[in-house]
Amino acid sequence: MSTEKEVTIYDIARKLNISSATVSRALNDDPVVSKKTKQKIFDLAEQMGYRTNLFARNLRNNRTNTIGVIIPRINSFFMSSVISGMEKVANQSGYNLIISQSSESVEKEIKNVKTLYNSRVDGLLVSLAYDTIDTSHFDVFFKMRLPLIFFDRVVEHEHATNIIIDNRKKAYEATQHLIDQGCRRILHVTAIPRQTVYVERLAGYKQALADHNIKFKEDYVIINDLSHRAGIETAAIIQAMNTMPDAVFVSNDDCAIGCMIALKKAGIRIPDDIAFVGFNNDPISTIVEPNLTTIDYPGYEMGVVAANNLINHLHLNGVAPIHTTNTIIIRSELIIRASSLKRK
Amino acid sequence: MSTEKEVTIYDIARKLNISSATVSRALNDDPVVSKKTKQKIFDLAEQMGYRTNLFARNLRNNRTNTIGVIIPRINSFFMSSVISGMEKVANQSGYNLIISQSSESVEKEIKNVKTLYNSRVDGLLVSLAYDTIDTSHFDVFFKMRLPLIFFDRVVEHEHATNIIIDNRKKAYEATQHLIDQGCRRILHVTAIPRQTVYVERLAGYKQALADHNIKFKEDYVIINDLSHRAGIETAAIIQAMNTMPDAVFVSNDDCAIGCMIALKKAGIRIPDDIAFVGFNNDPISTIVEPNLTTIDYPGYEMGVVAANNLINHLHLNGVAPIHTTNTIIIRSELIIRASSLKRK
DNA sequence: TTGTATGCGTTATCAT
DNA sequence: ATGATAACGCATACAA
Repeated sequence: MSTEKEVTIYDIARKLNISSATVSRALNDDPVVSKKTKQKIFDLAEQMGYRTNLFARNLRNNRTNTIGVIIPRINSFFMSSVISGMEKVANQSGYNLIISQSSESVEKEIKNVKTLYNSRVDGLLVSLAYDTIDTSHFDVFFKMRLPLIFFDRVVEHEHATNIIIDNRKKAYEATQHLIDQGCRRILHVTAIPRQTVYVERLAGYKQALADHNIKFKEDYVIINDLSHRAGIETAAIIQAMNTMPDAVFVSNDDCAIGCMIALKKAGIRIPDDIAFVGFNNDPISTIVEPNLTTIDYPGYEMGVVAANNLINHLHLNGVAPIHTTNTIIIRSELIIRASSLKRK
Repeated sequence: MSTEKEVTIYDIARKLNISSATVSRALNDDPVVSKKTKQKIFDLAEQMGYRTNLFARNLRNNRTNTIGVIIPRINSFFMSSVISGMEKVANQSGYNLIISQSSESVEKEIKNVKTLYNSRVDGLLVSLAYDTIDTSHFDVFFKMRLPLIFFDRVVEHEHATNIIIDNRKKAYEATQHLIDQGCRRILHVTAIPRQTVYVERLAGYKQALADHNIKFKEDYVIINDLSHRAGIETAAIIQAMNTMPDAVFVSNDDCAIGCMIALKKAGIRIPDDIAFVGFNNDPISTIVEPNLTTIDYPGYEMGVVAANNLINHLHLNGVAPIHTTNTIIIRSELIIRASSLKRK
């Protein structure tokens, strides 16, 4: 096994006594090159271990075939499923993914945008950080007419496409389901309603209450960071209440389960005393006892759709921006399990 | 917000009436350039919205500042933690990560290697697919003296570094712990012992039995793909046995929990009838009831160590191969929880 | 301390 | 169908 020297189209051209231009054309499968020479070129390239120099090509073409991804954090079941879906699509279409985590901080997100911009990615797939409100750091992309797609944590922007689920409707369904089970004192645990997702879920929750003549109570909305730990803390809050709620609708499974387990330890029966509905359909929702009713949030599919959309756009039109604010809604389902089924 | 035109060092040079060489030097912080001109250049670059063209730079330098990652699949807690750790380190050092999934298939893995090779990554971080035995597809990297680090699913190779935990020792500890609890009929559920990880765990299990004068029984080793579903199937196998085992040591938490839940449904008490130990310390291990005793496998740390190691190597020496087969062992712990604690 | 000139490997334009 | 050549933007050897 000896160390090889990098082979260029010139080396191939020289050996075959043809011009580098012909070699280049052949390697790009240009129909103008004769079958015979093409074959010769392919064979020799293979034999010499040629590989295209993407820098040179990109330098010429001004494209990278690389997609930038910015997400809050990769280590949740939902996010890793999203990435998995994106990776599959990108891979199939000859694109690479550069993934960067904002760690839920705008500052980091701004840095990520700069880095990806300097890497000259062809487009961006973004789920916003927890505390991102102003999105002007993405303007460099719009200026250069580079396509940008937001998914999950999105923001309305005239030049970006949003990929989401119908958070309001699903939150409505979740709440209505609890009402159908006879619950009247329904708590909603969610993140600061700054990101649209949480605003929408809160709205759906309120609407369901209103439609069933249940008065909305401000202190029935608990705001935290939706972590497992926050769930445990929420359990303490619940136990300290004068009248305990008879149901809790949490904006993610992790937090819901932290809360459930803590309440169970305190001897509170679920769903009999308090019913639970979560959000995301994380695998843990089928492990906890009782199994958690939740909204299935198909991450893999969302990743596939987001990547497909961006790549289609890149193929159709390498320079035009995404003009109309396009919103794609992914189907999602309320999955009813034991945690919310009151015995009648 | 108007569309901008790409700025080059020539544009800056022209405006300042200096040469492009000086601009290039200044932007690379070459100490030979005077402070004054440097400042002027920085200011103008900033103002004009200059960004280095990485293709041009890479074309000259023949380096990408990109690290390739090949993993079986991203959507497990362990793997996404690994990626998270790698991403953090890479990001800090100005490297990008290109992540590709082999989906547990050698064919896909071979394709991934080719793609990453063509992308001219500076090095590779790899966890092998389930069915990879022959690793000659990595030879292209060794030939080009590109550093390669295996982690988790590794193989001995004279030019690669391996990053692992002491699987044999940890399996030994897990088994011994079960023996200490009074268990004698201990099942081991694992994957085909083709990858070193599984070979080592099996060896540790056997050694622990031998050291405590428990006869090893071939049919106490159950081979499957370690999925949740496989765990459920294993439960059926266990129930069909003449004498049921009094403990099960499973090579991953997912499978262990699938099995536990199925057995519980059948009325078998855990740990009283059968004790359980898993592997990985996936968050679900603290959700299932009883909580699962398991080996903590610190994915985030493993990702950090792997990426750090590769980047250090790249910085120290961009062309030399990793000569000595270096093995780095990450600390890991047996975490004892209720699933394995027999009441005395 | 700065400038000149060249090459990195590819592709596109214009000829032939 | 093929060839000659310029250009992409940068970094460096050499000169001044």
